[in-house]
Amino acid sequence: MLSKKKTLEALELMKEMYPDAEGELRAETPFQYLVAVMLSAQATDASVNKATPNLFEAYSTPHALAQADEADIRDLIRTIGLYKTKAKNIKKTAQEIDTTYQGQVPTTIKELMKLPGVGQKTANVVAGDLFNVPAIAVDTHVERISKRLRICKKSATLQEVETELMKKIPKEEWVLAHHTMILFGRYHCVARSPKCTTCPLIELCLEGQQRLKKQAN
DNA sequence: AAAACGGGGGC
DNA sequence: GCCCCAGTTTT
Repeated sequence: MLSKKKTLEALELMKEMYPDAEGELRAETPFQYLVAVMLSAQATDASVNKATPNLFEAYSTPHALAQADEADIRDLIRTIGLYKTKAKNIKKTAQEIDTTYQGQVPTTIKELMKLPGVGQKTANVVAGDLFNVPAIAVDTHVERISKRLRICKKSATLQEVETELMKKIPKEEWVLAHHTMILFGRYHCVARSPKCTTCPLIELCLEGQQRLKKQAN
């Protein structure tokens, strides 16, 4: 597996490629950011950004969304995958935040995960981005990159990937590392045809070297 | 551990 | 057309 030192080297190279890594979801309030992240499950950020302005224009606060008709919410997010489940979940979550949390998005991963439709990944991203809670959300990009670089073993479970990353990256850098890896995975180390020939990390990447060797044959 | 949910986008 | 996408929930 890739050593701690080389993991940090790899991360530095990624940061040089994406120096201003941030989430790409648009939102004006913590609540809207939570909803945007919930909607982004198995959907592209672009498709979410297309729907959320209309949604938030109609229902901008937890209280407003909590009162909304579920069918109306559905219509506003119909262009996003899994829209039926998501409509139900964001309404329920809005109700819970409106009543149980006085309209404020809860600030801990544990509380966030109690909300319907919020799992570990959404909770980690939201807590990290909104409340500076040290967290690494292991989404599909982070998992793929961690395995290609052998930061963890290829057979690692999501939990094992997270543990390995937390072990090798200083806590203060978890949130930024997450965003940096997302962008690197989204635009360069893509799932199907990773751009290994132009990759600054090739010297550190076992799988990339194997891919190039295979290509040469 | 695997299936179900699910429309949109890249190739 | 097929595969993947800032996953969660149920089986």
